[in-house]
Amino acid sequence: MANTADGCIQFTRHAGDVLFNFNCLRSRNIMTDVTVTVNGQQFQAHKTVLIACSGLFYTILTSSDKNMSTISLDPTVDSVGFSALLDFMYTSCLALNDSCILSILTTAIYLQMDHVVDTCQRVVKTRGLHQRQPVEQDLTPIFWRTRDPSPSTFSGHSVPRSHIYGRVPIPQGQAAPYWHIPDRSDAPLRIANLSKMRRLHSTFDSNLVMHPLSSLSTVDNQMQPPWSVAHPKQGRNQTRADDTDCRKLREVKRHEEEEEQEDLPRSPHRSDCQPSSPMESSSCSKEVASPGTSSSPLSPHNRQGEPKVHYWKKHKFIVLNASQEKEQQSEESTSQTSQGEKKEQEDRLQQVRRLNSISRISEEGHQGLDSAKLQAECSESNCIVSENVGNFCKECDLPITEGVCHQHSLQGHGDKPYKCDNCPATFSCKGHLASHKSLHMGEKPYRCSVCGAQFNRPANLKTHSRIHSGEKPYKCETCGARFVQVAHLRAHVLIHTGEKPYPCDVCGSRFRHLQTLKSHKRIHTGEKPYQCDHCKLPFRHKSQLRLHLRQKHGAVTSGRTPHLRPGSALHPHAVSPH
DNA sequence: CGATGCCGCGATTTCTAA
DNA sequence: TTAGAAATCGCGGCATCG
Repeated sequence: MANTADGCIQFTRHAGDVLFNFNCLRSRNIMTDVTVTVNGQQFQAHKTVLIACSGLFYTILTSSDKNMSTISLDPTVDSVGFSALLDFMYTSCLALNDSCILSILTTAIYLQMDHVVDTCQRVVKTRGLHQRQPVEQDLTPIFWRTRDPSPSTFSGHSVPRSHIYGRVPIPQGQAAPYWHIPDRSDAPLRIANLSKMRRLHSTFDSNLVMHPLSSLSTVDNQMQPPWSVAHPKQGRNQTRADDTDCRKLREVKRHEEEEEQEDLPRSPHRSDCQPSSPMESSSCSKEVASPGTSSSPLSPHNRQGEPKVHYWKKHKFIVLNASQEKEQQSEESTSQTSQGEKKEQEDRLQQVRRLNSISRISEEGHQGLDSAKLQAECSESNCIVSENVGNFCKECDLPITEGVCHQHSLQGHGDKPYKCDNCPATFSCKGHLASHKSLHMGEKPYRCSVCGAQFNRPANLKTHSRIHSGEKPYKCETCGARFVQVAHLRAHVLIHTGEKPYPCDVCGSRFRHLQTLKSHKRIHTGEKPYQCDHCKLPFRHKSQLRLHLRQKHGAVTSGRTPHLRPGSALHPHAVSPH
């Protein structure tokens, strides 16, 4: 989840899940409410999905009979292209191989899926396909409808309504087509105009009148939408609306010219119901990779320049599972990125794969390995394994949980011949025993030359020294946060993955940190182990006690270096992230 | 000796009930 | 609106293992 600037909670996986479920419903033909006939082939679909993805379907389905259950597209539309685009609508994935890309492109133009058109056009241009295979169809997305006398029996209802949509002639009485494209040689222009028109459309209030043959022509006579949205006050406010439209159009056009001159990224405006294209998705990834950019959601300053960082860690942009990794790879295949961007993506993928591996290991450790595998692994380390689940260890009385390796290196189990004289601990090698002995002796021979802190292990001193040197070798590729220890990075990554590996066995609540789970469990046990020495008030959490001591008794904080979270105004990230 | 897992601290944020 | 409770998460350190 992520908190947006307006306080809404955004469930980052929700959109994908919904789409996935829609596709499942489609594949099982559940709740599909329209049959699209393309070149004799029939496709079952959901009207809502079609409307959300295609300008043509939007127009057809919002301006026609609600009970319409069959749509027949122009016979020249390629069913292969349509099939690919229909799959895209339900999966966000579009396979653009050379053999079908032009078919997809022409069909996308026909269906008014301009974001797909943009992407296809870029790919076509890159691959030089336009030189070998010129677009052969007249792509004019004009349609008109006729009554199909054949009754529909969809869903058991006799719905005698079906329409055929084609490109044919101008509606009766219409002097010129709503959308006129002179000839096929200007297909790129058509595509560009389609995008412009889309953006123009999305710029306007949804109930504004779009007059393709009047006011629009004052700005650009090719920016003419193939539909008209009725305004409830059309009659009375026509002139005023036209003036407003013209002004807005001029502003939009000027803005576009400025964009073109400055070679800035295009306005993000899209049709109000169309999804982002894969190209857009990748651009999102680019933002992730560059959290310092002003446009990045991870930037400590939002677009309004608010000084307060809005809990940036909750913005999640990577999902560490195979399917999304595959999807990202798919996006890579369709996106034309610079070498630097590709390198960043590869690095990101590499980290995703590495962390996936870590996640799997962690998951197996907590949720249960294959029993035989666990048995084999644990037989070497003399662990008690899953066949004892539900029992308690005879040595330590601790419960044995499924899949959890119950080790007793310090309890004297197993084949560990080196035993500490002062405690029950045993070790598999002499060196470990020596190390162990130096710790119970309290020896800390390794001293920090900066602060004087002493350690029993050189490795621990080395880790400690990073505090002074500022070295943070472990970087989160998602948000750029850096950490001194890799374990900290692993814990941090859970924020982005959404994983909460520690479930409460009482209420089922899940937590990202074991310590949080432990604290939480005190709610169920009623335990309040922390007591104020002054007023004897009990507290469940130590933080509560500390806060209480500070607020009520004027206690000062410990000498420990305060940890300032990135959301804090005092945190350096609040000024300059990472 | 490096890698790793675990523990606990503590500042901060978020939630929730009064 | 406010105060208390609960949760979050960066961080430092310890200990085990190969």
